[in-house]
Amino acid sequence: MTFSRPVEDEVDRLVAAWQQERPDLDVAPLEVLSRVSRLSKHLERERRAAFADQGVESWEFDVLTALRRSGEPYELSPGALLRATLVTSGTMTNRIDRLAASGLVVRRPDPEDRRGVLVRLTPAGLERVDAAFADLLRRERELLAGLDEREQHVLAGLLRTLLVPFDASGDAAH
Amino acid sequence: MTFSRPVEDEVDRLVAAWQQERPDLDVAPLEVLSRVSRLSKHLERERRAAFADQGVESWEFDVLTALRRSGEPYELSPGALLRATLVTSGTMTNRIDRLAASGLVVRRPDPEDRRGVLVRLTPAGLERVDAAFADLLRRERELLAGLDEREQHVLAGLLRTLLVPFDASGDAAH
DNA sequence: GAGGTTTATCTTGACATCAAGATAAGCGAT
DNA sequence: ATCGCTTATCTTGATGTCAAGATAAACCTC
Repeated sequence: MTFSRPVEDEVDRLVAAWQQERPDLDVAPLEVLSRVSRLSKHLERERRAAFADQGVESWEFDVLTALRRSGEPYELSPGALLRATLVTSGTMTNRIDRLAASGLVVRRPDPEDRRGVLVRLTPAGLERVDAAFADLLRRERELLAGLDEREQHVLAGLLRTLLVPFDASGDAAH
Repeated sequence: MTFSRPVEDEVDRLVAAWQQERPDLDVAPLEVLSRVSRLSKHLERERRAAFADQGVESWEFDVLTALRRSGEPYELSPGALLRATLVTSGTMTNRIDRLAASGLVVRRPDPEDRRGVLVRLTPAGLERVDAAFADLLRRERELLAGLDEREQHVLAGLLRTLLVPFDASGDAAH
């Protein structure tokens, strides 16, 4: 049996409220999915604030890291970038425009496909992203301090199970 | 011990790429937090599409459910609503304006505090939210089908641990 | 090799969100 | 009672995002 839980979060209160109001419904799915959504909102806010201190925008970072981890020559197509960042094509065009304007990436025609374009990190972009990424890892590690290594591994595994159906089927927005 | 993992998600590939490019960094935090962010984006997209079929907007739903689960008389202040939905005050003002325009809520001055306002669900709003909520639960249950009850419980508990620091301190945006 | 389909990117217009500040009322200590 | 601080909501202006469609090239089948 379970003893009294010492700490509650907002979702515990939310679920209790629903049980009061709609005892006919099983709101168990909220225990997981509301927490995912709410945690993500908090993370996004943290990220935004932390990057702002450093003169990087959150959306810039998403694009630059995708290029960075692709390895030399740090070059991807817009299509690959939008799949990596889960945004729509119009958003990606806009992001690339602004990154190019600030000199962090350059665009060039794909020599192998005249429909296509390749986006490449500049040296300035490489420097910017490496600094920001190290900083992000530091801050994220703190957010996870409440879980030991084994717990983090379990958590990652359970989340993967939920994520696989999305990542497997190519249902990304175009 | 763990045997070979049969399926990978995008985050597995992302982590492998980082290990290749930056073997000096420990990117373990991404295993959890990137999955949270990505899963949330997928969920948001699902929600948006599913609600669109039904003539409800995702942001409307957030506000209406907060009112619904507060119980009779389905009335909260804008401040309580923005804490429940994790949006800023400007956003909430805008949302209430639009919900009031479509007759799903009404605004009235708080009789106990002349700075304040109370937002109440109308009968039309109540009907709308009850239908949409039942539908949401159906769809969310499917997304969780890959986990058994015990796994869902473990997952919820681990997420709660990460969420508590955010929900405890009143660091919500104003 | 022509026609139709698919893929890749960009354009457009509407819109929701945020940060910062304005307004106004309550509260608390002297 | 008044001054300053806090709380509650709304306003403003900038901006990032999305959905839908336009454009253009590649591919594939007959």
